[in-house]
Amino acid sequence: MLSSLPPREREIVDILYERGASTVTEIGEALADELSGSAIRAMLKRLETKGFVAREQSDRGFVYAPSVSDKTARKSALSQVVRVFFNGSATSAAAALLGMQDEMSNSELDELEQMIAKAREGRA
Amino acid sequence: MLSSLPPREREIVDILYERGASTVTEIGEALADELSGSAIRAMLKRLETKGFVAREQSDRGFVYAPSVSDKTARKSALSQVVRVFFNGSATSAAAALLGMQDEMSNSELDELEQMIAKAREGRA
DNA sequence: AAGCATGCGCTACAAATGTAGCACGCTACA
DNA sequence: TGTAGCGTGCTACATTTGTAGCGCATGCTT
Repeated sequence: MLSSLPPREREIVDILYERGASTVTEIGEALADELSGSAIRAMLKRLETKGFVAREQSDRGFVYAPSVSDKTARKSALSQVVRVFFNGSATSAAAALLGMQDEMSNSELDELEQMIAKAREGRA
Repeated sequence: MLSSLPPREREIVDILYERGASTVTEIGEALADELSGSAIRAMLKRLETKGFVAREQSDRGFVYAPSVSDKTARKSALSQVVRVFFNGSATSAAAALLGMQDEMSNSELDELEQMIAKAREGRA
Protein backbone atom coordinates (compact mmCIF):
# COMPACT_ATOMS: atom_id res chain seq x y z
CA MET A 1 0.00 0.00 0.00
CA LEU A 2 1.24 3.43 -0.94
CA SER A 3 0.08 4.95 2.30
CA SER A 4 2.63 2.86 4.14
CA LEU A 5 5.40 4.91 2.57
CA PRO A 6 7.14 7.81 4.26
CA PRO A 7 6.25 11.23 2.87
CA ARG A 8 9.19 11.75 0.61
CA GLU A 9 9.04 8.30 -0.90
CA ARG A 10 5.36 8.71 -1.35
CA GLU A 11 5.88 11.99 -3.11
CA ILE A 12 8.29 10.42 -5.54
CA VAL A 13 6.05 7.48 -6.35
CA ASP A 14 3.22 9.93 -6.92
CA ILE A 15 5.35 11.81 -9.39
CA LEU A 16 6.07 8.56 -11.15
CA TYR A 17 2.39 7.77 -11.48
CA GLU A 18 1.64 11.29 -12.54
CA ARG A 19 4.33 11.58 -15.19
CA GLY A 20 5.05 8.00 -16.04
CA ALA A 21 8.55 6.62 -16.27
CA SER A 22 11.10 9.31 -15.50
CA THR A 23 14.78 9.89 -15.04
CA VAL A 24 16.30 11.16 -11.83
CA THR A 25 16.66 14.59 -13.36
CA GLU A 26 13.03 14.74 -14.38
CA ILE A 27 11.95 13.69 -10.93
CA GLY A 28 14.10 16.45 -9.51
CA GLU A 29 12.32 18.98 -11.68
CA ALA A 30 8.92 17.69 -10.69
CA LEU A 31 9.75 17.84 -7.01
CA ALA A 32 8.38 20.85 -5.15
CA ASP A 33 11.69 21.58 -3.45
CA GLU A 34 15.26 21.28 -4.67
CA LEU A 35 16.86 17.98 -3.86
CA SER A 36 20.28 16.64 -4.73
CA GLY A 37 20.45 13.92 -7.31
CA SER A 38 22.02 11.50 -4.91
CA ALA A 39 19.23 12.05 -2.44
CA ILE A 40 16.68 11.20 -5.07
CA ARG A 41 18.65 8.16 -6.12
CA ALA A 42 18.80 6.94 -2.56
CA MET A 43 15.03 7.25 -2.28
CA LEU A 44 14.58 5.37 -5.51
CA LYS A 45 16.82 2.62 -4.37
CA ARG A 46 14.76 2.11 -1.25
CA LEU A 47 11.60 2.17 -3.27
CA GLU A 48 13.12 -0.40 -5.54
CA THR A 49 14.03 -2.79 -2.76
CA LYS A 50 10.58 -2.31 -1.30
CA GLY A 51 9.19 -3.27 -4.65
CA PHE A 52 7.37 -0.07 -5.50
CA VAL A 53 9.43 1.04 -8.43
CA ALA A 54 11.40 -0.68 -11.13
CA ARG A 55 14.07 0.77 -13.30
CA GLU A 56 15.21 0.17 -16.79
CA GLN A 57 18.03 1.24 -19.02
CA SER A 58 17.26 3.64 -21.78
CA ASP A 59 19.31 5.83 -24.07
CA ARG A 60 18.85 8.70 -21.65
CA GLY A 61 20.14 6.63 -18.75
CA PHE A 62 18.00 4.89 -16.16
CA VAL A 63 14.29 5.50 -16.14
CA TYR A 64 12.21 4.66 -13.11
CA ALA A 65 8.60 3.58 -13.15
CA PRO A 66 6.08 2.34 -10.61
CA SER A 67 6.07 -1.43 -10.49
CA VAL A 68 2.45 -1.64 -9.44
CA SER A 69 0.16 -1.14 -12.42
CA ASP A 70 -1.68 2.15 -12.71
CA LYS A 71 -4.92 0.29 -12.70
CA THR A 72 -4.28 -1.48 -9.43
CA ALA A 73 -2.88 1.60 -7.80
CA ARG A 74 -5.84 3.70 -8.85
CA LYS A 75 -8.30 1.26 -7.51
CA SER A 76 -6.53 1.00 -4.24
CA ALA A 77 -6.18 4.75 -3.89
CA LEU A 78 -9.85 5.25 -4.57
CA SER A 79 -10.96 2.56 -2.14
CA GLN A 80 -8.80 4.16 0.48
CA VAL A 81 -10.41 7.56 0.04
CA VAL A 82 -13.87 6.08 -0.17
CA ARG A 83 -13.40 4.14 3.02
CA VAL A 84 -11.80 6.88 5.06
CA PHE A 85 -13.73 9.91 3.93
CA PHE A 86 -16.98 8.67 2.49
CA ASN A 87 -17.99 5.95 4.84
CA GLY A 88 -17.44 3.35 2.18
CA SER A 89 -19.93 4.92 -0.18
CA ALA A 90 -18.56 5.20 -3.70
CA THR A 91 -21.62 7.22 -4.59
CA SER A 92 -20.87 9.96 -2.11
CA ALA A 93 -17.39 10.09 -3.46
CA ALA A 94 -18.63 10.40 -7.01
CA ALA A 95 -21.01 13.10 -5.88
CA ALA A 96 -18.16 15.04 -4.33
CA LEU A 97 -16.31 14.72 -7.59
CA LEU A 98 -19.31 16.20 -9.33
CA GLY A 99 -19.14 19.03 -6.88
CA MET A 100 -15.79 20.03 -8.27
CA GLN A 101 -17.68 21.31 -11.26
CA ASP A 102 -15.07 23.64 -12.64
CA GLU A 103 -13.12 20.58 -13.56
CA MET A 104 -15.95 19.01 -15.51
CA SER A 105 -17.21 19.99 -18.94
CA ASN A 106 -20.60 19.27 -20.44
CA SER A 107 -19.27 16.56 -22.65
CA GLU A 108 -17.73 14.92 -19.65
CA LEU A 109 -21.08 14.95 -17.96
CA ASP A 110 -22.48 13.24 -21.03
CA GLU A 111 -19.87 10.56 -20.78
CA LEU A 112 -20.70 10.00 -17.18
CA GLU A 113 -24.36 9.58 -17.92
CA GLN A 114 -23.61 6.98 -20.50
CA MET A 115 -21.50 5.14 -18.02
CA ILE A 116 -24.30 5.10 -15.54
CA ALA A 117 -26.59 3.68 -18.16
CA LYS A 118 -24.05 1.04 -18.90
CA ALA A 119 -23.63 0.20 -15.24
CA ARG A 120 -27.39 -0.30 -15.09
CA GLU A 121 -27.38 -2.71 -17.96
CA GLY A 122 -24.78 -4.74 -16.24
CA ARG A 123 -27.36 -5.86 -13.67
CA ALA A 124 -30.20 -8.37 -13.66
CA MET B 1 -1.55 17.95 3.62
CA LEU B 2 -2.19 14.49 4.99
CA SER B 3 0.24 12.90 2.61
CA SER B 4 3.06 14.73 4.32
CA LEU B 5 2.55 12.58 7.39
CA PRO B 6 4.57 9.48 8.21
CA PRO B 7 2.68 6.21 7.82
CA ARG B 8 1.70 5.64 11.40
CA GLU B 9 0.52 9.16 11.98
CA ARG B 10 -1.35 9.00 8.74
CA GLU B 11 -3.01 5.79 9.80
CA ILE B 12 -4.20 7.34 13.02
CA VAL B 13 -5.60 10.44 11.36
CA ASP B 14 -7.38 8.20 8.89
CA ILE B 15 -8.99 6.34 11.74
CA LEU B 16 -10.09 9.61 13.20
CA TYR B 17 -11.76 10.64 9.96
CA GLU B 18 -13.26 7.23 9.54
CA ARG B 19 -14.70 6.92 13.04
CA GLY B 20 -14.95 10.48 14.17
CA ALA B 21 -13.73 11.68 17.54
CA SER B 22 -12.21 8.80 19.50
CA THR B 23 -10.39 7.98 22.69
CA VAL B 24 -6.95 6.46 22.80
CA THR B 25 -8.47 3.09 23.61
CA GLU B 26 -10.82 3.22 20.67
CA ILE B 27 -8.00 4.15 18.38
CA GLY B 28 -6.07 1.20 19.71
CA GLU B 29 -8.91 -1.11 18.83
CA ALA B 30 -9.24 0.34 15.34
CA LEU B 31 -5.54 -0.06 14.68
CA ALA B 32 -4.57 -3.07 12.59
CA ASP B 33 -1.80 -4.09 14.98
CA GLU B 34 -1.54 -3.95 18.75
CA LEU B 35 0.07 -0.80 20.03
CA SER B 36 0.71 0.39 23.56
CA GLY B 37 -1.40 3.23 24.81
CA SER B 38 1.57 5.43 25.42
CA ALA B 39 2.74 4.90 21.87
CA ILE B 40 -0.60 6.05 20.57
CA ARG B 41 -0.60 9.00 22.90
CA ALA B 42 2.83 10.01 21.69
CA MET B 43 1.62 9.93 18.10
CA LEU B 44 -1.40 11.99 18.97
CA LYS B 45 0.72 14.54 20.71
CA ARG B 46 2.84 14.99 17.62
CA LEU B 47 -0.24 15.23 15.48
CA GLU B 48 -1.56 17.82 17.84
CA THR B 49 1.53 20.00 17.70
CA LYS B 50 1.52 19.66 13.94
CA GLY B 51 -2.04 20.88 13.98
CA PHE B 52 -3.75 17.84 12.52
CA VAL B 53 -5.73 16.76 15.52
CA ALA B 54 -7.35 18.49 18.44
CA ARG B 55 -8.46 17.01 21.69
CA GLU B 56 -11.17 17.75 24.11
CA GLN B 57 -12.19 16.63 27.55
CA SER B 58 -15.19 14.41 27.86
CA ASP B 59 -16.63 12.23 30.60
CA ARG B 60 -14.79 9.27 29.10
CA GLY B 61 -11.47 11.12 29.21
CA PHE B 62 -9.82 12.85 26.27
CA VAL B 63 -11.30 12.45 22.84
CA TYR B 64 -9.25 13.23 19.77
CA ALA B 65 -10.59 14.52 16.48
CA PRO B 66 -9.13 15.79 13.23
CA SER B 67 -8.76 19.54 13.33
CA VAL B 68 -9.20 19.93 9.60
CA SER B 69 -12.85 19.70 8.63
CA ASP B 70 -14.06 16.55 6.92
CA LYS B 71 -15.16 18.63 4.01
CA THR B 72 -11.78 20.19 3.41
CA ALA B 73 -9.95 16.95 3.93
CA ARG B 74 -12.20 15.10 1.53
CA LYS B 75 -11.75 17.63 -1.16
CA SER B 76 -8.03 17.63 -0.78
CA ALA B 77 -7.84 13.85 -0.75
CA LEU B 78 -9.89 13.63 -3.90
CA SER B 79 -7.91 16.27 -5.73
CA GLN B 80 -4.78 14.42 -4.83
CA VAL B 81 -6.02 11.16 -6.30
CA VAL B 82 -7.46 12.88 -9.34
CA ARG B 83 -4.21 14.64 -10.04
CA VAL B 84 -1.90 11.70 -9.47
CA PHE B 85 -3.88 8.86 -10.96
CA PHE B 86 -6.38 10.40 -13.34
CA ASN B 87 -4.40 13.06 -15.05
CA GLY B 88 -6.47 15.74 -13.40
CA SER B 89 -9.71 14.45 -14.85
CA ALA B 90 -12.44 14.23 -12.25
CA THR B 91 -14.57 12.48 -14.83
CA SER B 92 -12.18 9.59 -15.23
CA ALA B 93 -12.09 9.25 -11.49
CA ALA B 94 -15.86 9.19 -11.28
CA ALA B 95 -15.89 6.61 -14.04
CA ALA B 96 -13.51 4.43 -12.11
CA LEU B 97 -15.79 4.74 -9.12
CA LEU B 98 -18.62 3.57 -11.29
CA GLY B 99 -16.47 0.63 -12.21
CA MET B 100 -16.52 -0.54 -8.64
CA GLN B 101 -20.07 -1.57 -9.28
CA ASP B 102 -20.51 -3.98 -6.44
CA GLU B 103 -20.36 -1.00 -4.17
CA MET B 104 -23.13 0.83 -5.93
CA SER B 105 -26.84 0.08 -5.83
CA ASN B 106 -29.46 1.08 -8.36
CA SER B 107 -30.85 3.78 -6.16
CA GLU B 108 -27.39 5.19 -5.80
CA LEU B 109 -27.11 5.31 -9.54
CA ASP B 110 -30.36 7.25 -9.58
CA GLU B 111 -28.95 9.74 -7.16
CA LEU B 112 -25.92 10.18 -9.29
CA GLU B 113 -27.98 10.87 -12.36
CA GLN B 114 -29.90 13.53 -10.57
CA MET B 115 -26.69 15.12 -9.51
CA ILE B 116 -25.45 15.21 -13.03
CA ALA B 117 -28.66 16.91 -14.10
CA LYS B 118 -28.21 19.41 -11.35
CA ALA B 119 -24.64 20.07 -12.34
CA ARG B 120 -25.90 20.79 -15.85
CA GLU B 121 -28.39 23.33 -14.63
CA GLY B 122 -25.66 25.12 -12.81
CA ARG B 123 -24.22 26.28 -16.12
CA ALA B 124 -25.12 28.93 -18.63
C1' DA C 1 -7.73 3.36 54.08
C1' DA C 2 -5.32 -0.02 51.25
C1' DG C 3 -5.06 -1.83 47.14
C1' DC C 4 -5.98 -2.11 42.29
C1' DA C 5 -7.00 -0.60 37.59
C1' DT C 6 -7.01 3.30 34.14
C1' DG C 7 -5.52 6.94 31.74
C1' DC C 8 -2.07 10.20 31.37
C1' DG C 9 2.57 12.57 29.99
C1' DC C 10 7.56 12.35 30.12
C1' DT C 11 11.62 10.53 28.79
C1' DA C 12 14.57 7.50 26.45
C1' DC C 13 15.98 4.84 22.68
C1' DA C 14 15.92 1.89 18.44
C1' DA C 15 14.87 2.06 13.78
C1' DA C 16 13.76 4.34 9.67
C1' DT C 17 14.04 8.34 6.80
C1' DG C 18 16.08 12.36 4.50
C1' DT C 19 20.06 14.31 2.90
C1' DA C 20 24.78 15.47 1.38
C1' DG C 21 29.60 14.29 0.06
C1' DC C 22 32.82 11.57 -2.31
C1' DA C 23 34.88 8.80 -5.88
C1' DC C 24 34.10 6.43 -10.03
C1' DG C 25 33.23 5.73 -14.99
C1' DC C 26 31.64 7.34 -19.27
C1' DT C 27 31.08 10.62 -22.60
C1' DA C 28 32.47 14.79 -25.57
C1' DC C 29 35.01 18.06 -27.22
C1' DA C 30 38.87 21.47 -27.12
C1' DT D 1 44.73 13.39 -24.58
C1' DG D 2 43.45 16.10 -20.87
C1' DT D 3 39.84 17.95 -18.65
C1' DA D 4 35.17 19.38 -17.87
C1' DG D 5 30.63 17.55 -17.11
C1' DC D 6 26.98 14.05 -16.10
C1' DG D 7 24.93 10.29 -14.13
C1' DT D 8 25.81 6.81 -10.86
C1' DG D 9 26.38 4.19 -6.32
C1' DC D 10 28.32 4.07 -1.74
C1' DT D 11 28.69 5.55 2.67
C1' DA D 12 27.96 8.42 6.52
C1' DC D 13 25.21 11.27 9.35
C1' DA D 14 21.38 14.32 11.26
C1' DT D 15 16.63 14.17 11.94
C1' DT D 16 12.39 12.20 12.46
C1' DT D 17 9.43 8.31 13.62
C1' DG D 18 7.88 4.49 16.21
C1' DT D 19 7.70 2.40 20.46
C1' DA D 20 8.04 0.98 25.38
C1' DG D 21 8.79 1.94 30.33
C1' DC D 22 8.21 4.67 34.38
C1' DG D 23 5.92 7.32 37.74
C1' DC D 24 1.94 10.23 38.76
C1' DA D 25 -2.83 11.04 39.36
C1' DT D 26 -7.59 9.68 39.70
C1' DG D 27 -11.36 6.87 40.78
C1' DC D 28 -13.32 2.31 42.33
C1' DT D 29 -13.74 -1.53 45.33
C1' DT D 30 -13.68 -3.83 49.60
